[in-house]
Amino acid sequence: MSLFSRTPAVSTDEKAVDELLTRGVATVIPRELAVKKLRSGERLRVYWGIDPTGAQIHLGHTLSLRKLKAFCDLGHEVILVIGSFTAMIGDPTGRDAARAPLTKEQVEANFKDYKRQAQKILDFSKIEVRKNGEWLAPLNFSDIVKLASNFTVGQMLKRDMFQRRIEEDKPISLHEFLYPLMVGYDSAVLDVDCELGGSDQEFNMLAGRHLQQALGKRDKFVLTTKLIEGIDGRKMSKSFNNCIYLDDAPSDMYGKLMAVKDELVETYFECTTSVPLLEVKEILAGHPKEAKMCLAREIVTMYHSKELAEKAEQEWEKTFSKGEVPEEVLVVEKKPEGLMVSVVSAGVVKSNNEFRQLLANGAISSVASGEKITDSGYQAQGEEVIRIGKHRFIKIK
RNA sequence: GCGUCGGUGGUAGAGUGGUCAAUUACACUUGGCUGUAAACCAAGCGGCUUCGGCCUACGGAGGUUCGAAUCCUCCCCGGCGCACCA
Repeated sequence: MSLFSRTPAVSTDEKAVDELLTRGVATVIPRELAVKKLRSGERLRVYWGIDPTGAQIHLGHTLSLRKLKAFCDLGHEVILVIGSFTAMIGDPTGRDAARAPLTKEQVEANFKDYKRQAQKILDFSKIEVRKNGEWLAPLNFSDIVKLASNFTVGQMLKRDMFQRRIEEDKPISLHEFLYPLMVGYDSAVLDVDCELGGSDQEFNMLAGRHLQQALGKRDKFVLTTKLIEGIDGRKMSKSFNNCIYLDDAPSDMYGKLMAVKDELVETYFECTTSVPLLEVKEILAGHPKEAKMCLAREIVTMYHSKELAEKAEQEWEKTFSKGEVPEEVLVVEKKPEGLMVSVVSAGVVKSNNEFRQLLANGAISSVASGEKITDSGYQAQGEEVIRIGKHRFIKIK
């Protein structure tokens, strides 16, 4: 690296490039183009788009984020595009429910929150942030017609998601065809060398590649990251409650990671950590529980700290392995009507009925005496720690 | 526009006048087992309850009936077919 050089040096290290194009990667289209560009020493423009929907970042999202960081680290130019305009349509990713349009303020607030979370991975001072409303909003109808003329209905319908919806007799709104068009236009305007996304975005990104070629721009390559499963092995989804969020408290994060299915531990190591793959092999050769603890420690350290990871591990062993009371316990105000009212009004248990069922199941007990509580009118004795189920502890005060 | 089929609990999807707070599966909660789990077995899974029941729910609004998720009318939403297409 020259001291006088203004542009940062770009690394073309073979190993680094190889890892960039393989680890946690689903596909690279076309691969030869990617290798050629990355080995050329030129500083590439890399595009990454997000929807400012205010979602919490989970481990599945970190694949692209970490990949983006890797491009950054090699010295490439990374552009993050906020789909401020696209948010009005919503990506037709399966659900039939149309997404409610977001206001400018919501987009801003959501991005701020996104940035707060993503900062744990990406250094925002090193990347460029743009909003696609910049170039999409000024388009008029005839511009859009011209753009649309680059695609055929057949091409659009090829998208597997549309195929599925047709087979299931589910509606497809016309505007959903416009989404790949808009996303594609983003990359054409920015004239990028590479676009990154989850493999669910492959269609949209290829539409961008097609459009870029049609408009006489650069020949870009598309890199899709793997889709990792949730901790239970099913598709990561909020409704399955099987996601690990960057915002999760260390103890939650650790606990969730320990609940990851054994078969997924290797994938998690590969896709969500930087532990060298050779080392991963060694770790996996040991006891599955130890391997998982290692994974949990690694990830909690990444998003919190080494100290907090160790603490979370100790807490976890205490409450789960040994069944002891954790250090920090939720405090619930004592009500004269009894334990049931205290617990339900604090939202710990949803309803009186649910509380009664828990009683009937023998899930509620007093920690001090170890006795099960069976009376629905039970009142705590002074300041008492109560256990609900396996790992919910509350202190009645 | 016409015709036709459909809209049921967190989801899928039964039920087509009383035996329906609604079969079943998945999800979820809890108990058992275990390496935390998973798998497996068992119980629960609208709200309130003095545990007898009571109340609110099957797209929405009315109606028929002693009685409606179920029948009728209108409305809203969707699928499919047909028609229209300067």
